Amino acid sequence: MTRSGSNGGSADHRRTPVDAAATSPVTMGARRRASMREVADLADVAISSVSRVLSGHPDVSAQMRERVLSAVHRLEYEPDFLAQSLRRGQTLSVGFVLADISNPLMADIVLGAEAVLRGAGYSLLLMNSENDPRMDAQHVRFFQSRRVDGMLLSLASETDPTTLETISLTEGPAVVIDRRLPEELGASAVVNDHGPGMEAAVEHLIDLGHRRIALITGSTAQLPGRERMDAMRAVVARRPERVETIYRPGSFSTEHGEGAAREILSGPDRPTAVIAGGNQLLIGTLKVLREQGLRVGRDISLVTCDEVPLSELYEPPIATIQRETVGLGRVAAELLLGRLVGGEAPRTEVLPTTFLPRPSCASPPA
Amino acid sequence: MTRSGSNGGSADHRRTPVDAAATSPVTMGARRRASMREVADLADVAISSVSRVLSGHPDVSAQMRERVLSAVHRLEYEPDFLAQSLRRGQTLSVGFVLADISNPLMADIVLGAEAVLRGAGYSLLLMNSENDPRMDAQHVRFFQSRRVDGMLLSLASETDPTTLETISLTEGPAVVIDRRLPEELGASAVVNDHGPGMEAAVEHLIDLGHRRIALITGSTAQLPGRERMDAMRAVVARRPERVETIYRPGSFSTEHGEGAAREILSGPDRPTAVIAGGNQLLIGTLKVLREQGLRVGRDISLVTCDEVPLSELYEPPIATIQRETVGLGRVAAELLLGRLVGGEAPRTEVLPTTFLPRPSCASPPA
DNA sequence: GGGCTTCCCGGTAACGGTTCCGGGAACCCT
DNA sequence: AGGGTTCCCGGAACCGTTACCGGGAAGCCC
Repeated sequence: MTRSGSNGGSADHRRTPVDAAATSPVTMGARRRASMREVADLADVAISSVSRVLSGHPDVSAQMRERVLSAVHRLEYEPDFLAQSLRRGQTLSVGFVLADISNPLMADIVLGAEAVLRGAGYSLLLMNSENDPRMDAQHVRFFQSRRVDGMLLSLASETDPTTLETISLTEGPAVVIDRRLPEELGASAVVNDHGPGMEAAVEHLIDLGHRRIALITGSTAQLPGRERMDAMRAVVARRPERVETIYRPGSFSTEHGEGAAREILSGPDRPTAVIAGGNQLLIGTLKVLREQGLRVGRDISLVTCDEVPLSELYEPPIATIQRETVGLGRVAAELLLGRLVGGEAPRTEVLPTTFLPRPSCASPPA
Repeated sequence: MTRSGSNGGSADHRRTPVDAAATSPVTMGARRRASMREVADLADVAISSVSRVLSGHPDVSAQMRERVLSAVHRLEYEPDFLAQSLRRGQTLSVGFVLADISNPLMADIVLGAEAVLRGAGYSLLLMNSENDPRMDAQHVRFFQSRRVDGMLLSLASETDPTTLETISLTEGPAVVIDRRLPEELGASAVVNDHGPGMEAAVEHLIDLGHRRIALITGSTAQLPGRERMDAMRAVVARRPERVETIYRPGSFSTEHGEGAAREILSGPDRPTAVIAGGNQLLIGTLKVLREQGLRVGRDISLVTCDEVPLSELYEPPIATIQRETVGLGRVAAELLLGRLVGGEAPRTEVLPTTFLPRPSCASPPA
């Protein structure tokens, strides 16, 4: 049998499928993609046979394989991802919703996640929600319509009802990063245990003699903000010393860091130690400290969360509550892959935090 | 006429299309997506009419529109992006190849680009090439097979032949970021004019009395590295003063920054001023400066490229050759959109750099 | 030599849309 | 009344794959 290519009457004529694999010398590189149909015609076999060869189906003779592969090679055929996705019902892509990629913490997470996903043949769709819960929900819905196989979520809010409902309507698996969602949503999670790091930091400050400590942190609609406040409260409650505390939750931004720091530090009896609950908050805090001429590690002690170049290289180096940020992304991706290809059930993975003392913490001035 | 749904014999039976829009109480949210076919059946019209209504085709009566939209609403129908993409031949997605998202410069660029693309309905696929030209090419090919509509490229090497060939074989438009490619490739570009910023910095240092200046910079296979070295050479050549220069091109990494700085600064006659050509290089340089006990702005003058929190908040603040990083990404995205939807021709957009003097630069010690 | 496997292969119906074509009905004009 | 538009709609091809089904040919066994 010899199939003679193209069937006759087409109601739908767009580009004409002439000279398949010929690179026109003018528009270099604009070579039309070959389709499976063309491979089949060239090899003079059925299109289904081509598919079978390419997908490693057992019902293929050695001769058939050789014939098809040679045609594939000659046409430089590459399967169309789109058609495959449509047919197979999976896109091999995952969506990542995050507040702001320019935050180095997030960037590290993305770095880790992307590498793992890439290794498994998945690619990463990225959308910034600019810390707006409505955008969270919007992006989730958008990814859903894009038919991503799964999602990685670093949500602006853990409690926004629209976001939660949107997630519950989601088809594929979702993994939230450093957030906790209601069990019923069936999302996996990778979280840090923020308690130990924060507790060690507060203990350290109290041991140094601090009795008035301020915590500037992000939104309590997110796990880290809540756990950090709780941990500080717990330490203060169990220590025999009488320690005054100032809590300034708000948003995870330099603006809030600056505003809160200014408010805290301009009062009459200011704290002798400040904990900035994030790298953006640290920036705002440092601006105010400089502006007020307060010397870190002498006039005031300072602790920050999440290591960045600034914290290590600042003079003096800034004590930091650390966690493995790249690992966070990596684990998130692994959790997702586990559900995607391993058929695992949703689960929560907990990663540690530790406190790294540095010269920014000293005994309070007398 | 009344089409009675599903046609009889199917050779291909997967999930059975029963109870379209019914949320099962147990598996909440696992509602099957409705297809256009189902909408058409419910509205008792042809599938093509549904398509026409949804795509705003003029050949639609008011009554038809109302009927279809009501069915769409009842089934909560959403068109399948995949099927649309396959049929229309566009995916509304663009691929972004970059060295390393954890570099704040890159993160800012991505931030700017993503926002613009999102506004135009496009989404962003992201891949890190880890500064490996082979990965550049690999990712470009991968995106190509993913059928992205266009690409944003921040390449590890401007000269790698495999990469160039791969790009030349690319179908859609490409925009390179802060790189220059051979004209024939037909890529658009957004670049910084690194000359003015660097020239101003070097002039400033010479004016302050420096006669021995080192430049630690990234790969000369990338535009910024080349232009920065050229600019410094040009200034030194045209100034009457006799200025010695030390050039240490390498890679855009903390390791190179550290290695080069150590090498430069441990010699007998070390330079009195160092220019670090990037934020990663700055980090490496600062480590060495601290390690050798050299005080910035007193024992040695320091200039860096690209503003980061560290440069502004360091004590003393570090003079910086600045550029608008978020804008870089934004312009890149606009250039791409111009070609994607506006049908514009490839072109190159040039953005400025400026020098911001700060106390890290002072007269050399006597 | 007939019946039963086994091995392969071609045909074809999907996946879920878009768009071209043709044609019926209503309207207009002379 | 007949011919030409205009307005809408249904039918069908097609985008590029996948996977099921059926069947021909060859091999095996008794």
